[in-house]
Amino acid sequence: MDEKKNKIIEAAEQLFAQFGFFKTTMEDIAKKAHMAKSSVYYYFKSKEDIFAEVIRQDTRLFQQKLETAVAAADSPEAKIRAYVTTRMTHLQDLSKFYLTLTDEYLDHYFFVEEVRKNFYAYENRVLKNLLLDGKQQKYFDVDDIAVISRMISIAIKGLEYPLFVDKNGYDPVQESNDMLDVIFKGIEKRSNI
Amino acid sequence: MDEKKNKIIEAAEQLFAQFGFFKTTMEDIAKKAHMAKSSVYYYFKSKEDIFAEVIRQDTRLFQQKLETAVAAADSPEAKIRAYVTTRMTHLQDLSKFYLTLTDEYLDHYFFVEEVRKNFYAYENRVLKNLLLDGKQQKYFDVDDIAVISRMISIAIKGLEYPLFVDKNGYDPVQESNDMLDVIFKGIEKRSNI
DNA sequence: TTTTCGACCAATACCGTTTTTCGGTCGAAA
DNA sequence: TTTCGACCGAAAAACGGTATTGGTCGAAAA
Repeated sequence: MDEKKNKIIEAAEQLFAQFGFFKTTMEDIAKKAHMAKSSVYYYFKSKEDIFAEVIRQDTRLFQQKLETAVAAADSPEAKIRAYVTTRMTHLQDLSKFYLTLTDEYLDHYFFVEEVRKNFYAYENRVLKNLLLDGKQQKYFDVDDIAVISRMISIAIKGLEYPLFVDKNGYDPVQESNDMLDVIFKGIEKRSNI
Repeated sequence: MDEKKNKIIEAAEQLFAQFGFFKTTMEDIAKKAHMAKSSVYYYFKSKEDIFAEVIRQDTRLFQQKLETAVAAADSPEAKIRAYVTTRMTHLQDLSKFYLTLTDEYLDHYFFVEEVRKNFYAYENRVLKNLLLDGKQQKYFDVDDIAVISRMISIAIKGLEYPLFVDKNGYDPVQESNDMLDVIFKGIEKRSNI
């Protein structure tokens, strides 16, 4: 049962990555998983269902990766840096792999929007916690954690942008760290206060 | 000569704003400018040419607006805030006016890309100058002005994003100022250095 | 000489129709 | 419980013919 399901998901994942959601047919998936189309429907109730499962798995792996990276860093600042840089490089890899999907993303397709929202919510939670830790450990000087985490999210979105437009000659880790330098230190002269 | 050209541009601007580039025909433009289509071609060599001129004018006005706003502010910080908030509100207005165009933007059409690049180059120049002023007047503590201005640009791009996606319930001035608070002050605790 | 315009052209958008493809179902068989 | 061929309706692709559209040209106003 689960083995068959995995086989289908694996087949689907590759096809989605290569051709995108719409260009991949159930026939394709079935063939790649070595079974008849109607057999696929025995395991999944719809095409979107398969897609949702693929996304769910990817997201789970992504979040694990993020959590590992964050856990490996020790100071609150290092944790935030780890989070952001890991996130950016992973996204860069994804955009290379899911080449067709990035185009489909542009059009506002059904629950992709929702997946994104969920991820942003997750991201916000993580950032808030990291900021709170940093605040309690007296690393950060922040009043309104909600506002600051939102600002970091927005900055990340700005960092994300070139990944889908410029594409080449962009070093997300370098840029992320530059950005975080600014966010952590600010640019205002302090000595003469 | 120039008067006729302006008449054409004015007509074209309204039509482009209302219907977008592709749904506006040369016939439409000619009719609105009260002349025959071939007469329009006496003044402009192509439809894209007209569009380019419309954009050029809009951009010129936009830049004037920005320069006025910046000039009216007095401290370097206030100037940067004025720049960013003016920029964001103007963009918000634009996205309301050019409703069809925002969709067309998504597809990667010809020189829109170039216009955008030009604007980013302009923006970078302005930001660099403002940062340099601030540095010389000892308001800012920045080593590499190029990097910092780039980071501010990126942050702006993040602020821009909701304008074209979420659209509602978004206060660009508030968000811009929150972002600039972070950029100016940073979030790192300073007292214990 | 400068400006206007009707007539014209080639490329492509559009439109109604037919054909094919696709997501999904069903019942029989293994 | 699992597999599959046959089938369905809806939607997409293919198609061929017509209309529109961006752009040109040469003649006639001005």
